[in-house]
Amino acid sequence: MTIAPESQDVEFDDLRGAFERLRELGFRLSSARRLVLEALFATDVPASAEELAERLSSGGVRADLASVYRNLETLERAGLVRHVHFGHSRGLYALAGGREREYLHCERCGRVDTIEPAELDEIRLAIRRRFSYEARFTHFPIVGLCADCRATPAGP
Amino acid sequence: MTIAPESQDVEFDDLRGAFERLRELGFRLSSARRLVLEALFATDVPASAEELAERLSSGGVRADLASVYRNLETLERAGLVRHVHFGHSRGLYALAGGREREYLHCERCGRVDTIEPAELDEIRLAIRRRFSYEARFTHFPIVGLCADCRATPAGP
DNA sequence: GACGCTCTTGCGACTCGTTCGCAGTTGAGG
DNA sequence: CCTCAACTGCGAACGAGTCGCAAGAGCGTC
Repeated sequence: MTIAPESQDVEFDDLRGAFERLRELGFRLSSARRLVLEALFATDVPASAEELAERLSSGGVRADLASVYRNLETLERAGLVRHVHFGHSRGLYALAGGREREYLHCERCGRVDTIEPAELDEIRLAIRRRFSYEARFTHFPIVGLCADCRATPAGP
Repeated sequence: MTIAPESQDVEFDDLRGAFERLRELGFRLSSARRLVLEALFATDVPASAEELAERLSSGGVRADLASVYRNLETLERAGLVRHVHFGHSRGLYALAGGREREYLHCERCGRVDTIEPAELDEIRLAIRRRFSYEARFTHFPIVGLCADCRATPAGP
């Protein structure tokens, strides 16, 4: 994975701002595109391309999966959207910019904790000090065992 | 992703130990299996299933890709092997146990730094304190920008 | 409000990494 | 050295994601 050309951190706080950003970059605001963005603004839970396609169809808009993928790619390049991977699951899409979140994922029970980036600043600082890396847990979560699972001895 | 039944951290420090562990669990030591393990012991760089299959073939052992995958799965279940993902690349396999490493990955330039688990203890502790998670950067690396890339303004 | 350039879409075919089913082979305990 | 479950090669299948193409639709212009 490499960061796409335009995706230097953009700030935007609402749908309107996102639309504007698209315009600035010369992308059109097709109805599919608009609805994908609306769907993402409507929730804090990352969604798969397939789920998004279904939401569009059930909203009355024809939405081919390939087009949804193309739109998500465009939105990522515009810095409005990004995607995460949990375990071996397919990519899940969420908002970027001011609405960006980071994640903790328990590899035993599957639990996902969604975190405000600021809450990770202390850890980010420790990583920067030690390894000179500026870490982001947006594409891959922090993976480990949650408190409950650590308390439990072993088990399948 | 969930941890497979048998994979509670096993310790083993050499090939012989790994073979023994397989035996204990009732797995056979086929020549393909032996060679996959030998190949992994011979390097510190994670390898793809395809690379491993090639190494076997060029070592004179017929090695079907499907079988290599099956063997890698077995070895993972035995706690001898694990796999990592960098960006969107296919899975790369490496030794677990005493030979386990963790990773930092620069999302801009692609650089990978391999880390002794002990070097991450401070960060692990910070994460445990704050979120009660025991983190491991073995399946997903810590992703971010390396020092060089942070110094460089932007650009593809 | 029609025009047209270009971006976007639907569709179907395709790729890639990985998994499965099956019939034949092989390792290792007895 | 026999037996039988564990293992193998092969080919077909899988799911996520991508691509090429011809048709459709934003949006700036007239």
